[in-house]
Amino acid sequence: MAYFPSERSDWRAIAMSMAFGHHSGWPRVMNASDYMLYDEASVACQLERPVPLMASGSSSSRVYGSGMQTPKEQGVSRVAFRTKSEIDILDDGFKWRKYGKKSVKSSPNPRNYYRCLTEGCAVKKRVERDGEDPSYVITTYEGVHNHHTSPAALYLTPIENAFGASLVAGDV
DNA sequence: CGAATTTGACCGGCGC
DNA sequence: GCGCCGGTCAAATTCG
Repeated sequence: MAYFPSERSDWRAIAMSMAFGHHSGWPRVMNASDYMLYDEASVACQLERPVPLMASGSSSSRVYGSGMQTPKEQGVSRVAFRTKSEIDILDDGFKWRKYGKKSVKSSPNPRNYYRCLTEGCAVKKRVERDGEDPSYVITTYEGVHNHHTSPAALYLTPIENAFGASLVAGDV
């Protein structure tokens, strides 16, 4: 499995699959490695249970958990991953509104809460910096967007659309 | 001047 | 039943 050095696109590839669940794809640069990451992250979503690290060691970003944990969370997929990044607000193509900030016991750093701005879309995400390694940002997506479109989805290339379609069809 | 963020209050679940 | 803990609300404030 190949991984690529661009932490930025790494983030985006995963964020997109997390955010969309089965829909669409990232509109800008996607190289071969992006596809791999996208694919694995999508699989992680579909498994709906904790998954092993998508990469050992060499990736700057890794999925370290996903799932429907408790009965009351059934139907809500949740995925967390870490990305090495100096900036906290990574642009994954959606519009988010911040609605809360909280310090949590497990980390010295505050956790930020965001909700998707698209009407009727209940997707939420949390962003916090890794307490053990502040050069990493931990993002958790909860839920799947009920809309295919992000502002950026207009710029999908045909091959990316095709890839998105296969995800919709569920045969990743 | 409308929209987004900030920030403490509020609240519900869970463990003791 | 109480208090801690994490998540959300909403008024005030800042931003564009």
